[in-house]
Amino acid sequence: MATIRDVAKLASVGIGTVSRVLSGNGAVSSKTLLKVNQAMEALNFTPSRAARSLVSKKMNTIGIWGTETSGEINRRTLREMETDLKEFEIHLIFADGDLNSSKNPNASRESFDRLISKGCDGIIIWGSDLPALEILQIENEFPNITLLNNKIELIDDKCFYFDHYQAGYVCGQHLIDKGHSNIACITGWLETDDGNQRHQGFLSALNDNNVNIPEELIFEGDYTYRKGYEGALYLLKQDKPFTALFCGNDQSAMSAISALSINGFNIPNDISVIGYDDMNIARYTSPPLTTVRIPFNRMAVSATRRLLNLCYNLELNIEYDFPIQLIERLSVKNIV
Amino acid sequence: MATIRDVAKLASVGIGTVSRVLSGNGAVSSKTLLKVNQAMEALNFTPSRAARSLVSKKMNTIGIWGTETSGEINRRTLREMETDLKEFEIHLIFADGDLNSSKNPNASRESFDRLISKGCDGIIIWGSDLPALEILQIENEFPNITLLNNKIELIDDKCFYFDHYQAGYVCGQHLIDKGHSNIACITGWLETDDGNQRHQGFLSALNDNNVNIPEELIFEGDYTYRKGYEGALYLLKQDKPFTALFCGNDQSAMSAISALSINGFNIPNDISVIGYDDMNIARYTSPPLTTVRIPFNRMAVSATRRLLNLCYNLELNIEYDFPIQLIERLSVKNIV
DNA sequence: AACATTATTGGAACCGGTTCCATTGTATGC
DNA sequence: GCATACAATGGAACCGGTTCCAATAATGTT
Repeated sequence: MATIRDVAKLASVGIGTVSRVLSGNGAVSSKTLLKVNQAMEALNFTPSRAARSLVSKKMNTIGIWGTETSGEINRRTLREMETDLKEFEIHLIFADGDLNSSKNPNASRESFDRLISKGCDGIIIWGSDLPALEILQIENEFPNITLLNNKIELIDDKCFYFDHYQAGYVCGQHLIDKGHSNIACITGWLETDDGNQRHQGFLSALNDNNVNIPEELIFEGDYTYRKGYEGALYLLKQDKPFTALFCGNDQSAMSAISALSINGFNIPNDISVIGYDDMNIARYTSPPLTTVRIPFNRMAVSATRRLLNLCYNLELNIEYDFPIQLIERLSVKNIV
Repeated sequence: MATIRDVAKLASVGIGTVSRVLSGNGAVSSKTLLKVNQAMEALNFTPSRAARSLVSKKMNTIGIWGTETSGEINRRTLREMETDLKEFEIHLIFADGDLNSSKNPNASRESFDRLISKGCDGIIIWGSDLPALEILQIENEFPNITLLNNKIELIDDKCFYFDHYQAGYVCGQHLIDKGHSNIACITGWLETDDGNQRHQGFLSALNDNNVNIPEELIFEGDYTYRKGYEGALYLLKQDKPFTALFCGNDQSAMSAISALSINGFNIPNDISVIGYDDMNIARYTSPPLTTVRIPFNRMAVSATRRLLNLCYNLELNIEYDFPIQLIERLSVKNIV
């Protein structure tokens, strides 16, 4: 592998000159520029990442921490971030694993440091697994973080999130608009902020419309297929008829639909179902799923770019507003 | 960030000694060892990845090239690889993008080189997008590659793949064993090797049992939900009744089931459906999906470890045999 | 033509590890 | 007690870039 000194020798210039050509700043005469470029071409020269990192103290790598990557939505989002980072020649690595606040709460700050030194210039913290206080502490000592799907007032410019409350409200309102008043619900994962908020928003919509939802028709899920399925079975057993079901995400909506179908209920004639996320498959389920679409990708890219700005003194454009959108398909029936 | 020289000074030893402690090879007296360890602890020392890479000429990073990473199966697999690599402190990056043989066939070798120098010690080539000849050329100049889901005789020890033919055969045989003889099929993506092979295996099973499948009942899909849906509609229009349907993967099976259901067919009473992959949701569809489970994760980990052996002179255990498994659920009905 | 400015250029020093050789200390054999 | 072998140690040189300053060339000014 050719080095900068090889190039300098071949082009009969000093290494400083080659470096200037590489970086593009510093004056270089057009004659010299040509010579150097030819030499680089001839030697098939590529600068060493390691050498650059050593002096710049930048690893050109950012980490992502805290999320499940098994769900389709998150996968799609990750993919988008990866694609976006390619342009900047920044690598994305999964930084979780060591850092497990639930196992050893005191160790998390330390392990965060270790994580950084292991090779990330910055970290995207996805979700709200870490307590806000702890995140603030981290941010104080290590400012190169952004938060995805989490909101902390004091560092709002580093936070990228949706108004899940509003989205939940929209779902509830939609069911009511369609004439439903006996409504059940399989919540998302209530230990996460977003799961909680979409649930609160949903409840508020019912409340604002004087629709009552009995305790028995609220099943606490966790976004998984499994809980969606179990939740539907549970709700059926409560002996409290309902005509509509709000699910915390599409995954649980789909498995809930399966459970209901298997038990002889027709969707949407007997029970309407509304999901949340707009997965790829949502338009191909039977019936096609009414749901709420969330521009996760745009949000994730903004979180990523904000981090790049922080880490590498760039000034990429970012956005903070991510409006959600109700997607009406056929799983909710109008019964007015 | 503390350096090795800081540690050496604090421990009153030479930098060589610290280095010896770090690497663990070279004699160090127990007294010295203790001193050095204490100093490292006190300074919260972590060796610099960049400096190490510079001298070792290893980036401790491997790349993965050539696959879609948006599907659930592939993502699950990637996740598994990342987890496995964590132990060895190796990063996994997505190396595709530049390298696009279809766009610019001549450039692919060159860009492969550039890719390597950009920071991968080795590359996992996933799938069969690149012609075998080209892969052999690459392998010749740059031996640090392994192939995932692709088979090239000459470098069989670097190839990790399933017998998709056999798996397809098992699916076909299963439908026949259950008494079906009017069978339709929505193929996988026939431009890929594995899509093609599972289809051939399926056809052979029918053939070996003297079951005929008319051209009209073979719909060429591409693994997407969309084609599964369209395929089912297409098959229904052919006016050739069938009692069983084999789909190239679970995704298309699921959307095909939706399309069939929406058109009034009950699964499995009217039409049996068998999928391929065993996605997470397969057990929660309605009805739960009979499918073929493929130990993708184990295969991927072996491909990864084989690459580690190549890149870093390790001797990790690897396996080459990955038996597939028929998962019987409720979407195939016995009609004998 | 003499001098002041500014544009180019070369290369030493440095980043933080590893490698390797020279040196010192310690144990063993006779 | 002395030679020999080997364990333990220190540190210069190096990996391949970037930074920065001194040196030189080119250009403008009077």
